[in-house]
Order: sequence, then structure tokens, then C-alpha cells
Amino acid sequence: MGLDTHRRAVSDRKRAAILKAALDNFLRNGFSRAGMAEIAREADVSTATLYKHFDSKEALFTAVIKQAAPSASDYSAFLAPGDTARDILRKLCKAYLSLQFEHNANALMRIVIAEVPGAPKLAAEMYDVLANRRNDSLMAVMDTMIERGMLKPHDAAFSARLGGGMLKELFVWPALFDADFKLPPDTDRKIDVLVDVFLELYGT
Amino acid sequence: MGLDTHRRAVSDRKRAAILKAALDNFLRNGFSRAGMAEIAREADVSTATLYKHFDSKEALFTAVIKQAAPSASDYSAFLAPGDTARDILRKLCKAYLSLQFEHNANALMRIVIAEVPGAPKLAAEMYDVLANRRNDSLMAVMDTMIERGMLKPHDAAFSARLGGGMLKELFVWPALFDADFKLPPDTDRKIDVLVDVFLELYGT
Amino acid sequence: MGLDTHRRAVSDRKRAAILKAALDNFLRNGFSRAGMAEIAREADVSTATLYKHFDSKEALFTAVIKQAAPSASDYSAFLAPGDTARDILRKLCKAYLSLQFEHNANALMRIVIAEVPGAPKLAAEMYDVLANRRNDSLMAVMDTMIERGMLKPHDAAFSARLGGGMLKELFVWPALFDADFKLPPDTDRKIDVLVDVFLELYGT
Amino acid sequence: MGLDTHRRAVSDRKRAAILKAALDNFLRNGFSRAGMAEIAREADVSTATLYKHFDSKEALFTAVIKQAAPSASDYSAFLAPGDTARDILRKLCKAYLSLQFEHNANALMRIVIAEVPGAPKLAAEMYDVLANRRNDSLMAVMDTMIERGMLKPHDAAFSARLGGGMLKELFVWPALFDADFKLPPDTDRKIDVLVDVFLELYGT
DNA sequence: CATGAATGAGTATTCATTCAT
DNA sequence: AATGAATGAATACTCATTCAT
Repeated sequence: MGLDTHRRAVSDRKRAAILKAALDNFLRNGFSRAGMAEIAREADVSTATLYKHFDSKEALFTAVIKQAAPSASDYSAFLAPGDTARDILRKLCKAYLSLQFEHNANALMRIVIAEVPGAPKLAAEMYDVLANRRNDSLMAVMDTMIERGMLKPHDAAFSARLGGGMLKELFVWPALFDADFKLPPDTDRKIDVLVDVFLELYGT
Repeated sequence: MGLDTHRRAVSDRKRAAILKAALDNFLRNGFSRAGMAEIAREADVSTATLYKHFDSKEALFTAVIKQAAPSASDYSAFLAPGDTARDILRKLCKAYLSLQFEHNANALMRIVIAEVPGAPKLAAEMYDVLANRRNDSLMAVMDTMIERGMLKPHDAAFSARLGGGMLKELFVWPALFDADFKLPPDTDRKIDVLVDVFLELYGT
Repeated sequence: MGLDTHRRAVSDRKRAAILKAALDNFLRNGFSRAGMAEIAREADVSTATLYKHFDSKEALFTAVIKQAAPSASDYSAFLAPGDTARDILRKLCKAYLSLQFEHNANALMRIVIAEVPGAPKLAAEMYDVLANRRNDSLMAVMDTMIERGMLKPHDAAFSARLGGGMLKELFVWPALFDADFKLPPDTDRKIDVLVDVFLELYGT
Repeated sequence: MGLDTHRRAVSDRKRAAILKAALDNFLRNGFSRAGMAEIAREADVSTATLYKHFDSKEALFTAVIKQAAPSASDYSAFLAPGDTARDILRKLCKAYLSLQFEHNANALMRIVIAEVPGAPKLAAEMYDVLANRRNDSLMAVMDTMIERGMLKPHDAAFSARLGGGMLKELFVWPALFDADFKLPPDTDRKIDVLVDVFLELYGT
């Protein structure tokens, strides 16, 4: 038991080290230029051990993506009692962006997109996580806001996409084409404008 | 002289053949999986000749992208005399999408995005062509529409991005993650909804 | 003591399991394609235990071969009282072939032959078992038949080889080059012909 | 033309060098232990060039075997006018053995046998060359000897196999299990004995 | 004494690029 | 100017063997 526990612990530590090294390497080099030997070396692990944990380069990549991909956070936490619709929408936007700009989500998306022709399934999964699920979360929040009379009744599935699309246009799209893109200083102001537009359409 | 002319002509023809073969190959395989030997073979040219024309795989890639990037069409042609604002906006949307979905623009964007870390300048140029210039064109149209009283006065630079962002969200974003994505059958209806939203915001 | 006995028994059982698994694996895959890890797994034993019993892959191979080599059966049992020379020779042939085609003797020979350059001593031993000893047995039977007047006096050491050679030509040689070779349906008829030839040479 | 001729010549020389180096290497190491890089180095050629000439290790091996395998010589040359049956049979035996013991035929056969489980087709081809075709040649000679009254009428297809089987038993079989086996000094005497046996069965 | 995770050397194959003709 | 054969470095993956627990 003590043995097994220890082994499990060591194994988990190695697995984590591999995932970290792999994330670094993939971010630096993309998928095809990343090298298994280099990843193993950077994780202080032999190549064989690496392959014990992950069957192939693709499997490793998938694991990296799945771990690093921003999981859909629970936006319902944003429905604080005293907040106005404007407050909530602002917070949603900021949460969306922080989710996207932390954890290297933009860079990972670039890599996934690069692999679309070779790994369509992976790309589809990523799209599901990055777009569909996050949209569902947003939609749930809006439905609640409608129920509470904070937004006028409308198709929240659509307006959620609309909101997401506006954010992407201003912040994600440029980041896709520029590895050095950072959220600009006037981000808050831009978010305010977007929220205004949204409220003009759907506010009560 | 006639000889030189002839040689030049032959050389130009080969260059064109190489560019075409390379485009095909990059679209099929992405950058890293594309092969210089295969491109040369498909262009009916020796590898040495290929390297006479393009110094490296990267140089060839850059040339291919620059040539293939869809040039910003002149949207001003859409300002037909008898059209309503709704008519014009609809046509704009369709023109935008046809530009995006023909000539493999989605696939090209995928490849460029994939190479962002390795070729940042190229990516920036592409973004300029694919986003900024097209936005400028859209903005010009909208400015005219404002002048003509078809839209209420507003910041057209912003509303043009808003419109582009909405289109991308519904049609370009999914295409980025799915090589087989086609414009859905209800595209026209969706465009109508987007136009409605736009007009609710900016219509007179 | 009882403990030691028990341990010894367990150890012997594991050793036997390893040998069995190894034989299976070598027969399926040949020497170089066989894998120590797979053998250990199939023997329900850890690789370390496997190496406790056998120092190396080669050592394991040697042990497997030595155990699996068909021991020279006692052909003297075939000298039944009422049988004619023809009867006895027929039975000898059939016994020879059954020894060769059961217990994977052909496959074993293939593997040993394959490893001749790497394990010359083992191969020599195998040849001794597979050819010399069996020939000695045959020779002994023939000497007895000569004594009893069932064959005319001659060099039995040679005629025994002659008989073995004829059988090998028809049945063993093809099996060496075809893993799926089975004894043909007309085997008995062919044996009769061979016996006829033999009797024409050495019969009384 | 001059260019092409030169290139062809260089290419052929390299191909030959590769085949020679590969033969050496396969004989030394067998199939699985042989290394493409080492073969390339020994042939003074890059690995890529090696792969230009032969698609894979298996393809190279097949080519080596096919080139080195002793082609069925034309035994009809042995039917000299003044020779007795005994003379002819002796010469046939010697020719058979010289074919088998030159050109490393025994070692090559060992390698092919080793690869039977992994490359059954190759093994079948080898068997055809090494056994069937040579037997056909022998049979043809015997048929002629029968026609000329030098042997009594009989099934030459069978007697040819019989003769081949006897030779194999004495000379090829031991060579298969002993890489250092050489034709013994009393080979001629043994051949004489075999010929005697054969003539006792089929002589006139 | 048994375990199985870890090792690291080893291998076939590919590909952008160069160079002799 | 054009060829295409040649290069050699690079890479994902395997496997017999060892060692800490």
C-alpha cells in the first residue's frame, strides 16, 4: 500500500511535469515542430517514460489541450443580488476575456487551428469547449436576467452568440493573428460600449 | 532579345505554375506537411528550379499567401440607386461571405494563423488585408449611407466592425475549426436577422 | 522448511509459466520480434521476476529451446513380433513425421536456424538432438532388422540417414519455408513409395 | 544524353554498391539486426540515397536475395556425349553443391527461413527458386538420360527429388545448423556412394 | 523476494536544401 | 538556366534491462 501510494504519487508528479513541459514546448514550437525528445528532456524524464504516460505525440497534445483549455466557468456566480444589468454584463465580458487571455488560450487555439486538416476531431472538441459550452453558460445567465426582468424577453441563445461575437471581433480575432497582442489599455471603455450596444438591443 | 523575352516568358510561366502548385499543396496539407519535392513535381519543375525562384519553403509560403489573399473588393459598387438600407446591408453581408468562402480564404486564414509564431510579419499583413482593409471598405459604404440619410449618424468605423464581427461569429469562426464547414442552408435567414439587429441599432 | 518448500514450489511454477509463455511468444514472433515485457505479461509475472529466472533474452531462448526440443523417442518399440519389414518401416516414417509435426518442431527448427550465427552452440546442440540422435535411434532399429534377416546386411548408419533425408525432402523442407505447411492428404501414399524405394535397396 | 548516360551510370554504380554492402550486412547480422544507416555508410552513400533506390528495408532485402540467390543453372550442359550415367550424375551432384555453397546460399537461406513468419511471400519465392526450379532442371536431365537409355524408365520428377533430398541430407542440412560448415574432404567419395545408390535404383 | 516504473540507446524513414553535370 | 540525384540532420517510437521501494 505504502509502495503503491508512493508510486502513484511519483507517477502523478512525472505526468504533471510532462504536461507542463509539453505545454511550454507546444506553445513555443507549435505541434509539428515540437519534439518528443526535447519535451522529455525538459520534463526530466526519459522518452520511454513519456510514452508510458502518453501513447503518442497526438495523445500528448490532446491531453495538453484538454488540461489547458479554459473550462467553461460557472457564470451564474455573476448574478449578484444588487447588480444592475449593466454591472452583470460588464463582469461577464471581463470574465470571458480573462478566461481567454490567461492560460495561453489564444496560442493553444492557434495550434489547434493549425492541426485542423490533420486532426479534425480534436479541433471539433476544442470548438465545442471554446465556443459552444461558453455560449451555453452565457445563455443561461441571460435567461435568468430575462426572468428577473433585467433584459427584455428574447432569444438568449442568439444574443449570447452576438455578445460573444462582438468580444471576439475586438479582442480575440486580433490576438489570433498577433502572438504579442495584449488586451489594450482602453479595454474597459470598449467593453462599456459593447454593453451599451447590447442594452440598446435587449435592455429593459 | 527575342530570346530573352522568350526566356522571361518561360520563367514567368514556371513561377506561376510553382505558385499554383504550392497553393494547392499548402491548402491540402498545411505548412509543415507540405513538401517541396511534391510541389516541384506538381508544378512540372525540378526542385532546383523551384529554389531558383524561391529561396526557401518559407519564402515560397509567403509569396503564395500574398498572391492568394483575397483582395478587398470594392463594396461601393453596392450602393445601387433604388435600394433600401436593408437591401444594401443584405448584399454587403453576402458579398463578405462569398469573398470569404470562395478562393479558399478560410483555409488560407487557418494556415496563416498556424504560422503566426514563425512568421509574425506575414500574419500581420494578412490581418491587415483580411480584416482592416475589408473593414475600411465596409465603413466607407456606411459613411455614404449615413450621408444619404439611410442610417442614422454614428461611428461607422465601429459599426462596420460590429457587423463584421457578427458575420464572423456565425460563419467564419466555425469554418476555422472545421475544414468541411459549408455555409448552412439557412444562411440568408440568418443574414436577415443580423441585418435586423443592425438596423435596430443604426437604422433611421 | 515448509516455507522454503512452498517458496520453491511457487518459484518453480513461475519458471514453468515463463517458459510456456516464452515458447508461445517465440513460436509466434521468432526471436527478435518476441518481447520480454509481453512474455512477462503473458506469464503473469513482473519483468524483474522474469530476469531473476533468466539472465537475458538469449538465456531464456536457450532454455525454451532446450526444453521444447522433441526428445528422441525410442523407436525400438516399433519392432513388434508379427510385423513385416514394410510394416515396421511405415510405422517408423509415421512416427518420425508425427514427432516432427507435433510439438511445433518445425517452427522451433526455424527459430534455431535463424539464430545460428548468434548462438552457434545452441544450434549445434539442437542439430544433435534433431538429427544425430534420431538417426541413431533409427539406425538401432535397422541393425536389429538386419540381425533378424528382415533387411539385407548393410551400413545402417548410412541407410538411416538416407531414409531421414528422403522424408525431410518431401515433408520437412517445405515446412521450413512455409509456416502454414501441413502434412498433405496423400502422405501415406508417399510414405509407401519411399518405403518401396528403401526396400528395393535394402530389402531381403 | 551525355548527362543522362552519366547519371544512369553513377546511379547504377551506387545501386550495386548498396546491394553489395547490404548483402554483407545481412550475412553478418541477419535481417532484423542489420541497420540501414550502417549499410548506407558501408556503401558510401547517404541514407536518403539508399531510400531512393530501395523503398524500405524489406525491399532492399528482397532485392539482395533475388540477386544473390543461386539461379538454376542449365544442367543440360552436363549431357556430354561420351559420358556414362555415372559421370553425369557425379557432375550434377557437384554442380548442385557448388551452386549451394558458393554465393552464400546457405547463409541466405538461413536468413530467409528466419523471416518466414514475417515475410511468407518472400520465403515462398525463395523456396520456388531454391527447390522447385532446381528440381525441374534435374528432372529434365534425367528425362533425357531415360530417353537415351542411360537410366531405366521411371518417374524422373520423383527421382530428382530423391537425389536432391540425399544431397541435402548430407551437405545442406548440416550447413543450415552450422555457419562454419564446409564441404568435407571426403565429399567426392560420399557423392560416389549416393550415385551408386541412385544407379542401383534407376540404372540400366 | 517481487514489483513495475524508469531508462537511454537504438532504428527506420523523411525532407528541405545543394551541387555536379 | 535547368536538372534531379545526393545529402545528412532530424524525429517518433521501441525494447532489453535495471533499481528504488
